[in-house]
Amino acid sequence: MPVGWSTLVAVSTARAYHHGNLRAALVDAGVQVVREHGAAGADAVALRDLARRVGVSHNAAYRHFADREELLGEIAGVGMTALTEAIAARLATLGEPDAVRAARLALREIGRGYVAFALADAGLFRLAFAAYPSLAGAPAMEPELEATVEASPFGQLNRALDALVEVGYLAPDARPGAEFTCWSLVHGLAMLFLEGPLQRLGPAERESIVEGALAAIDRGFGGTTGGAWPPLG
Amino acid sequence: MPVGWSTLVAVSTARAYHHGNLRAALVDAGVQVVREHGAAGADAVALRDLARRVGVSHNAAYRHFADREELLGEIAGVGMTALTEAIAARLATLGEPDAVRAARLALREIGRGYVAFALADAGLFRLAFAAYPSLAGAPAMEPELEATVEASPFGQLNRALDALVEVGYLAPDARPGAEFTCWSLVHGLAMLFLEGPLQRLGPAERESIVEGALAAIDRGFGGTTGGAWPPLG
DNA sequence: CGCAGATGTGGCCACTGTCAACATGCCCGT
DNA sequence: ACGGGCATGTTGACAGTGGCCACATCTGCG
Repeated sequence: MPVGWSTLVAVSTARAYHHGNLRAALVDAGVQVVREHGAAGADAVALRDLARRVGVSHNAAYRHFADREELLGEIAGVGMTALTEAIAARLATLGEPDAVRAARLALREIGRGYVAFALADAGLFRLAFAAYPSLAGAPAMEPELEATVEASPFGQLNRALDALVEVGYLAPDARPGAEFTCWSLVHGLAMLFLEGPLQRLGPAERESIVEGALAAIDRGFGGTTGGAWPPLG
Repeated sequence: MPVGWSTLVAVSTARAYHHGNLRAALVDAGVQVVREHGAAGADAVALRDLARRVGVSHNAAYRHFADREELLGEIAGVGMTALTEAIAARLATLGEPDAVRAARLALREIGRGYVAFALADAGLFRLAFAAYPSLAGAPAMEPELEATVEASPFGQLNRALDALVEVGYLAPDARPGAEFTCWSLVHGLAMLFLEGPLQRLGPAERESIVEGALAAIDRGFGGTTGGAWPPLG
């Protein structure tokens, strides 16, 4: 390499990677690649390609990641937090005074946000779940894992369901297990839209299906306390 | 290659593939590979490996499949019919005299069969849906596609829901869209068990979750006609 | 100032999908 | 009956990949 090469890189990418940002740069590039290739974007991320994009020779990545899967896991983490934040952003804009309606709207909004993110960021969404297996390697890291779950769509969902009970909309004895039912429903919707036979549906049809499913949840999925409440509209 | 080589192959593998069974043999081998590697088995199927197993040189497959994806699509088809048959087999053993209970049990059994197959045959199940995109190439083959849908888990589900309406258990105005809600629910369960954060659950916990979700469906998912019916037990 | 450890490089291997050119054997029309 | 045509299978090559190895280089610390 001629003189000035590393300087050029340093200038164009803010400090030479020798300073420690190679790992982050690779993950960033990976996220970008996954996003470029819509669904099934995970298969499109190649270690060597990422290294090329970052301006580093192949093999350099092996100083920061054990193997390709570890890098994918990191990207998946980015995707998961992105999903969480997308849902949180939606929840933040709700602002409903009535407590019962607020809790019901929150649950619905989580579902909407979940599916919307899956459709908008298909690659990241699928990777976020496909790469979770790698996280299943460590058996006994209870505390940290607990925190991870708390700050995840699953945590948001659990809090919303608890709120529904507190507010008196959801019967306490219908609460256990409701999180899995709700989660499965929206996750199934997302997956069927992304890779199932439902992927050719138009936006309007998709929205209709999503709203129908979310209405079913609100209507008495886990068993509401009664029929005293009108539909959300 | 010395003389006798092709003869040997012909003898050892039951008639030379020149006779037209190469395509089927490749698909069979592919199914086996997918089954060997539990989940994510689709990534494990390599054209060259399959050719090797079948005892044929690489590239021979290109006389029967345009590319790897087409072969995967064929394997996916096998998986989809296997799923359909697994569900049908469960439905056949039901034999409930009461019409209402029969319809409700059928719906529940479809859900059970769906999830059970996904867990038992993870590779085939995931491939069956992951490779559906390839099927999305032809836009206007309406009649044949209709038949395909009819003879699929989706068709079975639709018939079960129609039966629930006929029998008076499900309100007719709650019928539209119910198929998507039900399907999403079981599909979501399957996917979360297979590749989501729920994959480390034990069989007992899984079954509990599945039964809870299916009970929620029976209890009034799409809106039953009333609370006159006791739980299935 | 100099050395050790972190970081990045180049070469190599096995493997894959895919294309192009070549060989082989079966079937059908004359 | 036979010979050519065509489907089928083979060989070889190319570009790409993940993953190891031994080597170079830079950095920070004693």
